[in-house]
Amino acid sequence: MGLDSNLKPYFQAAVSVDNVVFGFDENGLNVLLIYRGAEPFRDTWAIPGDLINLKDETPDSSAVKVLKNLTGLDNVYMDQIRTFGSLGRHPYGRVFTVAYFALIKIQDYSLEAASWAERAEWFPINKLPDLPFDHNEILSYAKDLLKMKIRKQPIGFELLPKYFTLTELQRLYEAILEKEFDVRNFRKKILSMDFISDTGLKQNSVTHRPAKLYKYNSRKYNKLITSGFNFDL
Amino acid sequence: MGLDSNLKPYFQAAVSVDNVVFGFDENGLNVLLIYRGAEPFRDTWAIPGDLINLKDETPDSSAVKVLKNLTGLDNVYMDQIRTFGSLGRHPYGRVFTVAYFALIKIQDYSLEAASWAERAEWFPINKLPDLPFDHNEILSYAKDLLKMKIRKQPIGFELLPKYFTLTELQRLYEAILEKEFDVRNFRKKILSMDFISDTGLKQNSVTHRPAKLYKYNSRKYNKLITSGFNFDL
DNA sequence: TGAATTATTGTAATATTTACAATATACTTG
DNA sequence: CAAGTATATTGTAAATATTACAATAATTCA
Repeated sequence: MGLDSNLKPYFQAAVSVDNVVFGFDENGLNVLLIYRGAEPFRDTWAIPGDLINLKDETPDSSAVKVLKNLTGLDNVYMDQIRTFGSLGRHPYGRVFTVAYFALIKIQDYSLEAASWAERAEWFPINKLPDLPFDHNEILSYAKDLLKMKIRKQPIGFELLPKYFTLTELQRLYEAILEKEFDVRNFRKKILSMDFISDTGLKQNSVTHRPAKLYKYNSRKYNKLITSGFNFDL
Repeated sequence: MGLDSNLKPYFQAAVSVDNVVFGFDENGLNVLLIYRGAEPFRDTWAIPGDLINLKDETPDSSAVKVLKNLTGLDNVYMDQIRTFGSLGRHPYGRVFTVAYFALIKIQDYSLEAASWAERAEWFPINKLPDLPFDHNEILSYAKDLLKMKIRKQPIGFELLPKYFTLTELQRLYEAILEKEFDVRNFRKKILSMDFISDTGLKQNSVTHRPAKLYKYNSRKYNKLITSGFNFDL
């Protein structure tokens, strides 16, 4: 490869993925962090990620793999955030990282499912520790993107159980958007969009009036957008 | 660096930037392409880009440099689109590319300013040649992002001369969003947002009633968004 | 001066958003 | 089993925003 010899200096970078995993429970929005067992930044909490294997991995496939290893979950909503590549961001050399965010149903996740020996824990979004590398910055972008997307696309449902109550849905929006909605107006708006359906079921084992359970109807949503509908909240 | 020896296979990637440069004139929306003078894909039209120099460049700085070399322009609105890194996308090896888009005032751009020996030309958005690498895909993402952003942020002005008419602004929105607006409603909406101001000037050397010239008032816009205003069109 | 060309403006009907509080349904406790 | 506790559910009127629609104004040109 004589042709390439003057290109050598360019082919010395590593590329990683970092995956900001969001989950939602009764305490609000959470982020999944790992406790690093290896250098650099051993023994600190960080956003889960990995170097991309150049032989056979793409950023997308690598991000999927990181999540699978961490949670055992597959088929999860995931989206690229952006790429970070400042000069000093990694102590071992030039490592560019492609950041992703994932939305998982926290109820589906079991800590035991993690095949890695790594410790992973949920942190409430407002009680995150200081993070290594440029992970604080990545997280900040992730939050912004989530805020933006949840108003435009029906991705809130990815964070809720299959069957959920309208109150849960409202709490989710409130937690992410950091603002409160009027109960009546919120319900009116959501129901008028007509892509969540009443399952006929109700909560049980609650100590008060049980709420109706709804589910997201992606078929109806897709029908709506193909006919020029634009979700907005 | 014994520590690093098992990391070697990871540090073999190159990272490039590709910059989708948009310009707007009386014919509509245009994209700036270069005619490649070097391999790979010599003698084809492509999105301008470059490999990132790992010694001292970041994706952002490299994207700025590409634009500067190409147009002589500085201080241009630019935004990261996303990163593309499929396995076969570059014939020389694993090259990840961070795609950007830039919005320039086409009137400020002179072909002569380009310091490169490269031929550059504007192509109407709907008459683009087939592009090498994964540039068709990048362009498609760029268009989508532009469509999305222009409805949410006052970036349309980046594509117009400092002083512009409301008709020009409307044509710009129509070209990008590929739909037509009612003249009266468009003006009402734009003017109600109150961040473009009448300069008191008028077009001259037109062969019909001259239009008023307006300019974008970023001070007013910034005052609005800090007080919770949300641009939308 | 009239023809041609583009710029500018208003109003009524409809749809959406907002603000606001009373009633319903379950469980728990005495 | 009645009263208390807790959350779920629902409607309406006012304000605001969106839509649909066409006549008049200002300039140049012949």
